[in-house]
Amino acid sequence: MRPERYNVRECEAKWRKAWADAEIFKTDNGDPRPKYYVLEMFPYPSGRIHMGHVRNYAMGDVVARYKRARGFNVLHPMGWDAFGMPAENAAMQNNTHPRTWTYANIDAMRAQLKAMGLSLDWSREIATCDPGYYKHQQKLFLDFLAAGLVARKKSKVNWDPVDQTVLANEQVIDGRGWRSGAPVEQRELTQWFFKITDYSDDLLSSLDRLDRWPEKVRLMQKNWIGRSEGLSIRFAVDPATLGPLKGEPQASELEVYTTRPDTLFGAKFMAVSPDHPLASAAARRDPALAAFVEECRRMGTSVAAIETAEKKGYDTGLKVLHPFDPEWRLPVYVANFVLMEYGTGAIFGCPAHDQRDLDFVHAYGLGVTPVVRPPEADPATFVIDKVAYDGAGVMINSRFLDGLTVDEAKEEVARRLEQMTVGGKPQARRQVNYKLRDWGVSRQRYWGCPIPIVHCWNCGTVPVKAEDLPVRLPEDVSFDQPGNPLDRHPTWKHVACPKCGEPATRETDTMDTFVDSSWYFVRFTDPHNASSADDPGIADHWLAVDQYIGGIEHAILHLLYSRFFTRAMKKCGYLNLDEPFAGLFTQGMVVHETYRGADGQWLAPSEVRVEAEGETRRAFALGGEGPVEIGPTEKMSKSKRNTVDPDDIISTYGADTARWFMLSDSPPERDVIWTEAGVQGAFKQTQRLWRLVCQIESVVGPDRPPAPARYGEEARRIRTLAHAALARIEDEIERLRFNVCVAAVYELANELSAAVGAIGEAPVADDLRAAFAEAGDILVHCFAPMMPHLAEECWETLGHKTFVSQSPWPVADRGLIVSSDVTYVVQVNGRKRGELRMDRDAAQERVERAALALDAVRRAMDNKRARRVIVVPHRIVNVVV
RNA sequence: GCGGGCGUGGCGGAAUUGGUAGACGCGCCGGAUUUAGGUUCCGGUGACUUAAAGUCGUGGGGGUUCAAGUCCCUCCGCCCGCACCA
Repeated sequence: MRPERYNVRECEAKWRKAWADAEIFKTDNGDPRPKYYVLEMFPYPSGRIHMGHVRNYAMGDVVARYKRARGFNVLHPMGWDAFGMPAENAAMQNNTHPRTWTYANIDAMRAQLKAMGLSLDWSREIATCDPGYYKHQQKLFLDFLAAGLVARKKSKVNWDPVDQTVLANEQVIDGRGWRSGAPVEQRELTQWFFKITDYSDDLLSSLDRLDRWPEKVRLMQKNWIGRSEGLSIRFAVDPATLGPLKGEPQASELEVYTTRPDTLFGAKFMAVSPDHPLASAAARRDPALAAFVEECRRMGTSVAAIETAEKKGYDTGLKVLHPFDPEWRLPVYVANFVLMEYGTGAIFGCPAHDQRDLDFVHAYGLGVTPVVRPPEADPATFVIDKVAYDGAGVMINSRFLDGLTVDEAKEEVARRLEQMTVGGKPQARRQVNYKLRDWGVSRQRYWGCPIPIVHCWNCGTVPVKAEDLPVRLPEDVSFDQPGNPLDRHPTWKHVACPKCGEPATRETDTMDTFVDSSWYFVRFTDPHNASSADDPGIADHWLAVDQYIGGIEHAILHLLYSRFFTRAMKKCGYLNLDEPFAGLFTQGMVVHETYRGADGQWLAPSEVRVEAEGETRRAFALGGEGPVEIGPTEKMSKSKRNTVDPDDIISTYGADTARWFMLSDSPPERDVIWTEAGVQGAFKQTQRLWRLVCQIESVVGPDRPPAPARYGEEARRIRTLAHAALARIEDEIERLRFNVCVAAVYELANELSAAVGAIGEAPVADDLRAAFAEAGDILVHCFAPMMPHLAEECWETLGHKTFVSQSPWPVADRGLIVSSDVTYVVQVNGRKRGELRMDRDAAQERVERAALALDAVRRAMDNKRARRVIVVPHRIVNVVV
């Protein structure tokens, strides 16, 4: 018989409606089964979903559907990261309100996601721009404030001149704003900060316990936090060199931070940052220094600027005393390579063992004295010339340190300096430093969560009362001029002080949108409240997220902020855990060829026809003339126009094909290349699977035979194939190796297809029918998490009245897979010469004899004696001659 | 510069974690069905010796081992992250 073609469009719509009507993906918090929380990073509602979303959500859905089948109470929610700049830009361009634009996008994208057939609990959908969401966030802000986790500080901040807002350090990429791409400027502003540095050590040390996170992400976070152990040393300034700075409090001593106190006898100079108070004080009396400081500030922070910048300094004329030699003076420079933000903003320079210091002394002729000799260096010839040595070794030229190792010398210097004093205080103390800075969250934007603070002339900064939350964004705003519409709104910011009742003004900054995404995974656990006050334990019940899936681009930003938030929420009594994401997976990008016409314009894949002639491929513009150049394969982007619209794919081939292809070709952590041929191939496979299931159904017949007591040989073989595939696919889904799952499904389908094809016209015995029925069920289960619509249609065809989406995962009979005989590979001197089928429990001796008796083995042994025979049970025999 | 990853057929990639290299898919070649194209089905497909039987083969070189894509050393190439962090 010839089965009908699987009608993708009708079937997919039918099953999606059936799932929705039966509400089978709705999650009940009270369900007693063990919980499993799968989450994919929620999207920004930009307008349309892209293929990256398809890949991300297809992966998450496989896990959700699989875990559901394995008997877990699965939470798999979706929401919208809905605040942000693009809504304001759209408002400016199209004269729409950001809210209107955002919600229209959400509606469009929700429809697209629904067309993918994802097993989401849509009843828990959230949008971060909903006052019902951000009122909790405002409460969190106030609780963090009360707990001492929020600070208001005046500081130098990264100012994005295009977006006209402040950016966090994490949001400055290569000296440019992460969104606008504009070179970031430094400005001094008063800002709200989350004190993420309170948790520097915890955030770092806990990384070790995140054993289900990619090593790469943990390393990136480790480097970002940037812990270093060192010594803070105070140097006394020689009063004779003070000159006009006499009496300046910041000029009597200079504190530096170093991780290399062992190199103190190699010191040649001191250097302070242009922003250091000492530099400022000296510059007030020295116009030339003031000009130098100004020049340093103008220097760019981009990669190119830093790489090409010369080490420059300005000699202040000040000198400090070497702690171990009262006669030894070190000159104090203001230097362009010293950062005020790290350590104390001042260093001592040891040129022999620090490349920057070496470059610096070469420019200013301050000399080089090596104090660490590498173990392999010849003492007679060892010198430092153009390359500093920063490795381990033995101390030289260092008086009482000579002969010690670097580590011993560090300890010795620390020990001595801790006991010495300068100005009545210990000269040095051990200190741990971090690169991590506090998280500045103030943004001078409208479309964000208002910071619930009132500024009062009498009372200072006053929190809005909890019962007055949320502080809502005003609706009547205009975007006809740059800047923050909240700031120039005629009435919104004028309120009575919550404390004294006098006229006061609201904080007009809104929160960084990364705050919104730092706790949304908590919000999903209970759609009715996010505070533990009403329903304690709900969040703790669901968290941590068992499997989180998203792009590597959030390795630091979102993932670090969320880890901080979880700790802060714990401190405030919301949660009782530290780590929000137990398992993390970062998936690769979707990439596509690029096309460029003769005029240099980018062409979209839909505007190009590609022809292959043997191994050469050529592209032509549709409806145009002239050659089209096929360019490199890159991340899908609007600018290169190499995007493919998921809607087009889904309407042409169906959601299952799109999902299947996204999962099939590449390992999930790697980039996947989108090709038309690949999608067509995936589509072909959906039809093949459908035909196979129809064939199986016709072999089994309408009445399923019960499982017989004994199976014949062929039936046993079929069962073994099915159970082996099932066991394999289980293991691979657990490891998120979806491409291997796909291959395993093909393998099983190929085998079953051959087996079905081998059946003639004669009636089929009951045991074989039973085996095929079982194998058919298993096959459908194996691809159901990936192609759920097709799986439902097949499930129904196989005579089931239930949803496969709700059916328990078949139990793989792993005993069945272990066959009674095994195949040994027989090698002579490590080269394969033959195969040997033996009983599973055959004694080693028998295996050895049988191997040596093989013709091919005897030929290869060439009449020599076997010197040794290695038998690895059930695997291999290696004859060594 | 520092840190990390990767390198397997024409292509995407498998390889029981030291035990048959190339599963599975794409592409290509041949055949069947078809008026034709498409679809579908069957067979082939790492290279070399035109067959048999072999030899070579996982970026290059070296090593450990009965046995190496897998472990070690070294060199080459590509990719990613960080950015003067004292």
